[in-house]
Amino acid sequence: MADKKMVEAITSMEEDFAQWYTDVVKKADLCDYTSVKGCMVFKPAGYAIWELIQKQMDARFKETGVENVYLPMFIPESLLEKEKDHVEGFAPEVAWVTQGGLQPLTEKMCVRPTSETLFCDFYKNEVHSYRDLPKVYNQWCSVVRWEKETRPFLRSREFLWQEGHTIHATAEEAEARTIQMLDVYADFCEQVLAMPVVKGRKTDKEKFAGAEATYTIEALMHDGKALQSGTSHNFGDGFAKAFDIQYTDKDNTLKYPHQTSWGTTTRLIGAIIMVHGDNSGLKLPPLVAPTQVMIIPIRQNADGVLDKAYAIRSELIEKGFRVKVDDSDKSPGWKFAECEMRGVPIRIEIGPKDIENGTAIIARRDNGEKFECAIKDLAAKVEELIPTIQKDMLDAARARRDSQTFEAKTWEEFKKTFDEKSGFVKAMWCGNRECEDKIKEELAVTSRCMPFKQEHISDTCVCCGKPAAKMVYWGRAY
RNA sequence: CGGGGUGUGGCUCAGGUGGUAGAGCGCCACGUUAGGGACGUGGAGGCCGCAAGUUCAAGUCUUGUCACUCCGACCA
Repeated sequence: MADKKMVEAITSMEEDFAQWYTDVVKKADLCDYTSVKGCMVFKPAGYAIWELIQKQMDARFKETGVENVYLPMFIPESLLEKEKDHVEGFAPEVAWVTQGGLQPLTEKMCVRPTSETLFCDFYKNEVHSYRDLPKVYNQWCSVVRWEKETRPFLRSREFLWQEGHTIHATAEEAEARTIQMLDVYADFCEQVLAMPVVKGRKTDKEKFAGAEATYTIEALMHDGKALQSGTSHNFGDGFAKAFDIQYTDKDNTLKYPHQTSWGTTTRLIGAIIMVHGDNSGLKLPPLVAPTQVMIIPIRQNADGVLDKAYAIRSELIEKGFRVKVDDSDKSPGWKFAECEMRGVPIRIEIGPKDIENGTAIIARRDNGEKFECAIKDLAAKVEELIPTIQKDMLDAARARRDSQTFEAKTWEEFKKTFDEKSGFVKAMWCGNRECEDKIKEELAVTSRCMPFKQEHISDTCVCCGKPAAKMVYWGRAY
């Protein structure tokens, strides 16, 4: 009976992964649709996850010397058009403002799809001497891209993100910063989101509009599809030249500075859902769980039960955990299910019998384990469990990712793997765009990245058979 | 932007051949319950996505439009 109701609530991921995702988003109460297509309400449960991501990522940024700024949301058309590749990449998906109040504007402005051009316009006035460099800025904001197809967290027309924009005296320094921020992202994903990622470089076909090099972290979702989870770009001096940004160096000559940008978005929430979730709902890594421990009183009207629950809550909050007591008048079974759908890492059940025995029940969301614990030891147990769960979730996600990562030496093997399986396929590539195009056309597969950790799978390109240049992670992507 | 599907109380849906709207769940009140989505009684809630058209009459037929959703293309 209970099982039947659960099945009705959340479609199983084996049956229909897309529907499962939508069901989890709804049942975990993360967001809601609005009257504007592709724009969503972040409900408290969803926004709180974003706040935890922001807080912890921002702290990591600042350890590397990043300073936060805020630039306008409007970009005049003339500014957007200054860098040719950039405008070509973004023009098809920008939203335009053509009227101010009752008057038409003399120049239309787009709502930022990304802020490279605004930062360039700003740096032009800010940077004159080698003494002004580097600038290592970041902003937390939202951007707008008029997507045709939208999905909660994965692709919306307005989304929240952070965009770092830095400017340096030398190419070496810019490249070092580009890689440094990619490392920050990868480390954040693994340590905070318990999500393993592959670090690597994008092929020219997949790189950012206007970039010299794009680096990416690629994660694998439960259904074997890849999700680009963060990118870091090295622009070289291309933007500086387009925007005429120059500085006087120590040797008293004018030089073009080198720039980078790097971003992660609320898509990370989608990644958390699809990396960790199961058929009971969301599974949150403790470090980004708005509620880490939910205490569920059993027979809460019985003498002393609620008081005990509140006392445990106080003790755990004192220790620094995010804790709630579900003292609503729902039945315990309902509260258990609700707790699971919302992904709360630890559940504590306490009722009259427990209180009599001086114990409580602890249930782990990540692996379903349920065991008894003395009430006096609860705080210590939770303190031990939070990092354990965090680590176990990363291990489990890594094991699953590895089990969905394959190798292919020949075209037949490559095609067969994608026909029969879903995941990353490591295969060699000659470096030619034609092979990349052919692979995409015939298998609907794209190059995810050329990983930093190169392996030698074979001597020849998996597509054309010519000598191989790089090992590439291939996959179907979100 | 191309192809498919769906729009009827908050949610899931029922409403042959046109005749003025229903159920379950949820919600509210009261009571009984309580260790894996409890139960009883009573109650509130709908210009049937929107706009034209056909008709004495449209949830139902026609056209358009918008939204959601799935599959592609594009993208974080």
